[in-house]
Amino acid sequence: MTLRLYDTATRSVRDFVPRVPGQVGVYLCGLTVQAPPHIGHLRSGVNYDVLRRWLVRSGYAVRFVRNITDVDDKVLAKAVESGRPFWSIAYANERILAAVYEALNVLPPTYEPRATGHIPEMHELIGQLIAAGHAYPAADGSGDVYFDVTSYPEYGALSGQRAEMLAPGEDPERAKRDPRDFALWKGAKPEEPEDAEWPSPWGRGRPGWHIECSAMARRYLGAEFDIHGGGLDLVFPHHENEIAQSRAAGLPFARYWVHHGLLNLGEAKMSKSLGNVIDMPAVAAKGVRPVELRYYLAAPHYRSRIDYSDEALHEAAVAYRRVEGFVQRAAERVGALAPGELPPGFVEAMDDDLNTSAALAYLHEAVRKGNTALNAADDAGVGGALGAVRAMLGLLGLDPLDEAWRGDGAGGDLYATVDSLVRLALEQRAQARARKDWAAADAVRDQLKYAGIVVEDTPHGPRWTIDGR
RNA sequence: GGUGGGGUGGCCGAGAGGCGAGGCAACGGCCUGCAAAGCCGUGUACGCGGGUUCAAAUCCCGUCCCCACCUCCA
Repeated sequence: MTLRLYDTATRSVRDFVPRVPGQVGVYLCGLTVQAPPHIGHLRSGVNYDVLRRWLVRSGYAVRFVRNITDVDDKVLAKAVESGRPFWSIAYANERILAAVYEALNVLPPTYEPRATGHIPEMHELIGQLIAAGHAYPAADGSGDVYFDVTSYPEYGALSGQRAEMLAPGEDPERAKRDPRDFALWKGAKPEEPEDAEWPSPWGRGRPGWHIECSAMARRYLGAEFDIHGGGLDLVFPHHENEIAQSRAAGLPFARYWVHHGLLNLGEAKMSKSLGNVIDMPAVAAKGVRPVELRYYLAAPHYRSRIDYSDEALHEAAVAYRRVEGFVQRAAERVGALAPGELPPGFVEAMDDDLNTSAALAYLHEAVRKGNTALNAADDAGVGGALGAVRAMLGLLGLDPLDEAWRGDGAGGDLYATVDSLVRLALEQRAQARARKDWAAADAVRDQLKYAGIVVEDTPHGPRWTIDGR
């Protein structure tokens, strides 16, 4: 059994065959850092983190590149509006993004190139395209350089757009030979910040949106690489244009195109421009931890749409806590055993286009078996289940025992203090129970509950957890 | 209008010709001093109408609704 992935270019699930045996190059379109990320963006990060972990466990050396778009219309508009340099806005948002990814246990990419750091690479590519007759500097002296769509017959193949159907729109850039032509380089405009201009053979200006990805993928992954990923909303025009630029320049480019479904809120996709956004702080305010958000984002198949709801998010949190509860109880019983073997069904599900939903069925089955073993004081059974559960959770980046989640959970360094206080109270309760003074015993438990601490009696004595954790 | 993807039990969510994934909620039971947690059990779900088939949520025809992209967007 080998990994199979849905490839947007062929609209089919294909066996994954790496270009070079044992190695995989992945390019993921990251974010335009015009604002802090919302959970829709985070889905992208989580989905491809799962893909990456699965590739690694499948034995591949993975080179994972995710870019940062730090110069574009919106960032510049914000700069003008706020009077701050565009790069300070981009960088501030980039740092927030990095912090959120870290909180979600999304592994850092092998490299995270910024568009502004790759202007020469873009110039080189644009130069090649012009030389090959696939691009032209605008005749109006604006300094714009456009890709000539008509020079590339394959245009539209990825997205299934028929060239002639594309509406001209009220594009002010009149110097295009064809309305579908897109900007590789944008000549400087007086109303835009001067610090967002770079010299080029075609005059001062800044990159068009699409060229950065072609240039950076080439630089870090080579002329041809394995997987290119991004959101479904990037298929057209962004990815279509990337393909056109790269192929027209003689680069084979990506072999597989992986696109994830979007996250909707209400009737529309969550979007910065629509303002219907749930972000990390909003999730925290709902009492949902990052690890639980990750479970929520990773549980549905990556290509399906998620219609966000508080109920569904909460439900996912509850489901995760059940799994987490087992891991904790099991670890208390038999120690934090290292991750063990993956159940074959889990592997099969993941190999089948990363079917995390189906894979989770095996996780829950193992948890159930483990809980049964726990009830029966069957330590061997507990250990076996714990190993499998940790292995599965680890691949999804959800192992509660993972260092990454430290500080995410109950209390952090206050834990020891709270623990000693709770133990004191539990000692009182134990004494009351010993003399069968149930009222007094329950009063202790109720007061702890009121303070947010849940007490459970187990065959090995009482244990406590913070409510909802 | 063009392109692509959907409508699955109270909710979330896989599956894609036969044997009711899984989770949440609910109900019953076991366990418990009572709980909690856990375990066991309980549901004849597949937008609607036809058809093919021994068999259809899965295939075909028709039909209704939803979403994304076609303009910046994960």
